[in-house]
Amino acid sequence: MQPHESPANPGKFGPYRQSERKALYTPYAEQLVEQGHAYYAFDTPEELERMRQNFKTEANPSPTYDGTTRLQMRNSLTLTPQETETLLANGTPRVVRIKMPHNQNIEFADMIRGSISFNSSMVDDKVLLKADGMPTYHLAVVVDDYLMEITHAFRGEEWLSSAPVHVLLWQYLGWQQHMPQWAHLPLILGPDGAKLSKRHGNKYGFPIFAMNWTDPSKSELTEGFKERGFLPEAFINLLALMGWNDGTGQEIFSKAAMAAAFDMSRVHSAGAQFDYEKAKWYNQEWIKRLADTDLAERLKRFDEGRFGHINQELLGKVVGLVKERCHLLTDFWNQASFFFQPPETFDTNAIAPKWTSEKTAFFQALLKDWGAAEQWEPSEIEQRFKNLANTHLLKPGELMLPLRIMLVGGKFGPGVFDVATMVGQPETLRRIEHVLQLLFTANASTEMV
RNA sequence: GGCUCGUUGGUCAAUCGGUUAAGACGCCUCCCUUUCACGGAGGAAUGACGGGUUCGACUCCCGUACGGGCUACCA
Repeated sequence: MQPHESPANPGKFGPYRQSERKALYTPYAEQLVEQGHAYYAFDTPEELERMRQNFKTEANPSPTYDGTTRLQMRNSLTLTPQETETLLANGTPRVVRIKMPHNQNIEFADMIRGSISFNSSMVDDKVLLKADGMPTYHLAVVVDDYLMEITHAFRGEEWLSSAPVHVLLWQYLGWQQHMPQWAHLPLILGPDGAKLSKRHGNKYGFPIFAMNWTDPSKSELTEGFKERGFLPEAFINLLALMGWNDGTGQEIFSKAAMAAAFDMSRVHSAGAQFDYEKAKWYNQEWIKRLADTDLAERLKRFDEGRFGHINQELLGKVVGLVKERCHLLTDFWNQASFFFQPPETFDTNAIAPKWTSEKTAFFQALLKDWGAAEQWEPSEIEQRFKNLANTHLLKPGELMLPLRIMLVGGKFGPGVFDVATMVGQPETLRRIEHVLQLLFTANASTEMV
């Protein structure tokens, strides 16, 4: 997506980094305190932990800092104004918490879910401003959205339960008429039905993040979709189709087509499980759709070491030959390396059991016949191959697989004569000769035993 | 536990009260292909449960069950 404004493309709503906006938030937090909608809390982490332990019961396993407990804590509500002043003046660590009203119905509209309501007594006194002076998400999202004139706030469903805090803040700050429209998007779920997380990626072996990500605390690398070989087009496409569709059954959308077809009213409210198989299918569809030259360029960028030095035109042709059997960009090397270098291994087991001396004779003759060919193109060499098979009283069919193994190394890849043409006459002959030798030595050793 | 959101095949999903309940992924069979794929033709597989409302419910309402999210000085 192209943001209207960003640190890289500044406009009138900057700065954009929360650290650079730090000073902005404090006045609003103080304003809320003055209005009685928030208060200073001086509780230490230990005191908070003690509170959670003390109030913990079977019926209420996780007590919160709220209307039922705030009067028993150390804050500007329980302290005298003088005590509060002193603590503040001394620079005692403190946070600003919102004072959730008692038994008030907080209702708001969600573009996807319709009307949603919460009872304020059920919501805790969230921290607005942390001890280090930085705002929490709850304060920041409201202040930023107001200052940046945001009209629509789309976020994941996991934010739904803190939405009442945000709605109240819009009211308390007096900006109610500027509040954005809310849309809580369905969650992307893992194969087990729980909110998709890094855990799922490790467990099932698929990427979770768009790009490589290194956990700064553990310096542990998590491979991204990009590095795994997904195209941006496919990634955006598959993501958008989780929880939305245009109703026609169309599944492949370019970004522009998606923007034109998108309609909030068609967004689901239920979470969608991520299916890696389907994700790969989307990528394959996009690979098939992209122009060969475009794909060739992307491949060069994707795997500089392997494709970087290959002639652009040659790579384009090869890509056209193999792309429909590739799901990921990483598949291309496996599917096409034999065009650029001799196979490292040859699946001789696929042909050795049925090998005969007649076949040896045929391929030796083929070496001469193809060696003499002046036209090196698919139809020409195929005709020569078949004619030669006939004179050797062999069926072309039993010779095709051996030839394939000789040229590509295994039972896969485009038509053999296309491969031979692309690889070139000298290299083709070299590979035939090489595998003939392999077979010969294998047979010889067998006979020795 | 509380609050809250959700529930059509294994997965993504169409249906906006009346259909033989689409389509896609995956799986299986066959065709094409002298490999693998692509492509084509078929197949198996779905409305959580119980009540209402209605001439008629997958569709509207209620309850139950099940699942998710949140329950931090993280987002």
